[in-house]
Amino acid sequence: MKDHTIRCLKTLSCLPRYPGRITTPEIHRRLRDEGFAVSLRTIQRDLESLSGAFPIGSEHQGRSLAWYWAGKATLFSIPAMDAYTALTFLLAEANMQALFPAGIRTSITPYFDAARDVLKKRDRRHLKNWKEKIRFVARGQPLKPAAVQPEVVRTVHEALLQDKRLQARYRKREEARGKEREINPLALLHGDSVSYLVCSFGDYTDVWHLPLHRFSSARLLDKPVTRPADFDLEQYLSEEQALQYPWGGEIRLDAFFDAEAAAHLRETRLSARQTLRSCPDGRVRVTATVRDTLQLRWWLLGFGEQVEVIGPKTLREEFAETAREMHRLYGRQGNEVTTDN
Amino acid sequence: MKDHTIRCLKTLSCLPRYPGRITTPEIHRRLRDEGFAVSLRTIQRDLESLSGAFPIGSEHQGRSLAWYWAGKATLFSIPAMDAYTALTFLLAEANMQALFPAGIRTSITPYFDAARDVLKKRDRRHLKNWKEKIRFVARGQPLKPAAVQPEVVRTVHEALLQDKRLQARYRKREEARGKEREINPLALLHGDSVSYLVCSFGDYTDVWHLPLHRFSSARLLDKPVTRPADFDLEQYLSEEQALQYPWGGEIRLDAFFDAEAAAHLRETRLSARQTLRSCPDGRVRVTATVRDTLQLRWWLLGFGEQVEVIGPKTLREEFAETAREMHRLYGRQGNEVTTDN
DNA sequence: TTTTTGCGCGACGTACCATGTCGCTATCGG
DNA sequence: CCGATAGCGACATGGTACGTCGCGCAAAAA
Repeated sequence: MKDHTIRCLKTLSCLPRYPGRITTPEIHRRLRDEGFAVSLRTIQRDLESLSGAFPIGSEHQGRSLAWYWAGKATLFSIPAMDAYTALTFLLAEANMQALFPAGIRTSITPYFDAARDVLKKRDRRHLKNWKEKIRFVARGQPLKPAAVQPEVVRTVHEALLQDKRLQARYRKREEARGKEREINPLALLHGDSVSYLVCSFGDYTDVWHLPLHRFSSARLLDKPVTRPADFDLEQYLSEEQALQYPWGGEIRLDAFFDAEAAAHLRETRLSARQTLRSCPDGRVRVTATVRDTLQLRWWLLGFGEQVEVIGPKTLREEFAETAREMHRLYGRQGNEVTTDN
Repeated sequence: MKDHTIRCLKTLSCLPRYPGRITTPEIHRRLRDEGFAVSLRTIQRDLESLSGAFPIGSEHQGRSLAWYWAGKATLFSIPAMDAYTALTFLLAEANMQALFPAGIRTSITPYFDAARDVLKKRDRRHLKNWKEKIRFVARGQPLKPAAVQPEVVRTVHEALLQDKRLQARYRKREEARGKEREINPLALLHGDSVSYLVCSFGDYTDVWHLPLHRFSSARLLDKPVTRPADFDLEQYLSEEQALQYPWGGEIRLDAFFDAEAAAHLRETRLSARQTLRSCPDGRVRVTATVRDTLQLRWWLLGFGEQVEVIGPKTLREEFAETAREMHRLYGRQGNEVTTDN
C-alpha cells in the first residue's frame, strides 16, 4: 500500500495549475527518476482514477494526454494548516494588501483561501467572530496599490528566472497608448505599493526602472538577456534616489524625543546600538547607530516638534533648514490661497 | 484504490504538528464522520504503514496511541507550489520580518521553508541568483520588532479562539520580574512592529493593552472569559490614541505638493477621490478625501517643506503651529546643547 | 503520400494486499 | 476486582492493482 499511496501523491504534485499542463509520459519519466518502477499504463490508470476524487482535468496534446489542476482547485497541504497558522496567514494577507499590487498577490491567494476555509470549518461558536478579535494596524499612511495585470507579473517573473528577454507593451507616463518594445529584465523591486522592473531596452545599455502597472502585456521571448556589462543592482539602487533605497553609510544619530515619542523606542529599537537617557526637561535623549537614509529623515520629520535632532551636525542643519522653510510657508497666512472649508 | 488513497490523505491531514497529538480512535471517529466506513484496525494499520514513509511519530496516551507530525516535517502541498508562488512567499517573508515579531511568524515558517526548497530544486543555472534579482524595499524607517516567545503567541491565540482565560506572567515596563495574573483575552492587535493583547484582569472590568513581548509565559485555563459588558473593540481603538488607530471621520484634504513629492501620488492614489492640478509655480495642488488620522499627519509632515497643507483649516493651523514650534526648536542654535560630531 | 512511432484504452489473468474478524493482553476508570 | 477500551498478532478472503497484449488512432518522419 505504501508504494501506491506515495506514488499517487507524487503524481498529484507533478500537475501544475491550469494554464500549465503535463503529459502522461512526462509524469511517467519523472516518477521513474524518483525510483517508482511502474508501467506507463499504471500511471494512466492512476490519473483516471484520481480525476474522480480531485479537481484535475486533461486535454489532448499531440498524441498524449496532458493533465492539470483545475484553476479553482483548493489547496491541500500536509501537515494540515491549523487554526492559528491560518490566522497568521490572514494577518499576512492584510498587510500585503497594503503593500503589494493585487497582481503580485494572485499566486498565493489559494493559501489565503485555504486559511479562510480552515477558520470556517472550526467550531462555529468560538471562531465566527475572530475578525473582531484580531486586527492589523498599519503604521504608514494607507495608499492604494496600483493595479497590475496578473498575466504580466507571471511573465516577468518567468523571464527574470530564465534570463530571457521580453516582448512587452509599456505606456510612458504621458502617453495615451503604449509601445511594443523588446526588454532585458534585470531585476524586480517591490515597495511603496509599487513594483518596478529594472531593465534595459533591446541592445541598449542604459538601465531603467519601469512601474509594472504601466505594462499592458508581456510575452516571453526565446532570446537570452543581454546584461549591461557594468550593471550592478546594489550600485544602481544607491544611485537612483528616486527609489529611496535605504542606503548610505552609518551615522550616530543624536536627538531629543518627547517622552511620548520616545516611549515606543523602548519597545522596538531603532538599532541594536541604541541608548536612551531621560533629561531634566522631560525629554529623552536618544543616540543610535543607524543608516543615513531618506526614510530616516521622513520618519524623524513625522514627529514634528516632538523630535529635535542634535547630531550629526549636518543632519541638524538639514532639519533647521526644513523648519525655517516650513515656517516661511505657513507664515504668509492665506495671502494667495483661499481655503475651501 | 481511490478509497484507500483518499483515506490515507485524510488521515495525514488529521495529524497536528508535534506539540499536538491525536489518538487513533479520534481519527477513526473523524473519518467515520466523513463517510469512511472502515474498522479501527484498518486505521491502526494505515498509520503504522504511513509512519514508514512520512515523518510521523506516536506516543502512548492513556490506553491509546497518539500520533503527530515530527516538528521538522516538511510541508507538502497539492497542487505543488510553483517557482513563482515561491518567490511571492519569500517576498512576503521579507516584509513580514520588518513588521511582525518573530514569535508571530513561527507558524508559517514551514511555508517559507517550502518556498525556499522549491527554488533550490529548480534548474540551478537560472535560479541560483534570484536573490539578486528580486528585492523588497520597505517604505518606513526599519525598526527592530520586539522578540516574542512563540509559546506565548500560541497560547494567546488559542485562548482567544476558545474564549478561555489565561494564567500569564507579565512584566510591567519598569518591573524587574513579572507577576502572575489571570487574564481575560479580548483581542490581539498587530502593528508598528509590536503586538498587543487587549485584555482585562481577573474580574475587573477595565481594559488594557499589553505588548506581547513582555509576557514571559502563558498557560491556558479552563475558565471562560468574562468580557466587560460594555466592551467594544472598535470604540476602544478609537479612544486609545496611543495605538494610533487609523480612525476619525473623513476630511477633504487640500494641499500643495512639490512636483517631486506629487509624482508618486500619480502611481499610488491617496484615495479613490483624488484630484491633481498643476500650478504656475511648479507645485501640484492635491485634493483627496481621506481619513483624519495620526498617520495622515505623520505622512504629510514627513515631506517637510515639500508639502503645504491648505485645508481643512484646522489641519492647516495644526501644521502652522508645528512649523512654528520646530522653527523655535532649531532657532536657539546650540546654546544648551553640544553636538557630538 | 506512406511509413513509423508513440500513446490511449479495453481486456485479461494473477499475485498481492487491504480489510474485517477474532482472540489475547494491557491499561484505565470505577 | 470488573467492565470497557485499545493495541496487536493471526488468518481467511474478496477485491484490486499491476503488467502484458492487442487494437486503433494520430502525430511525426520519410
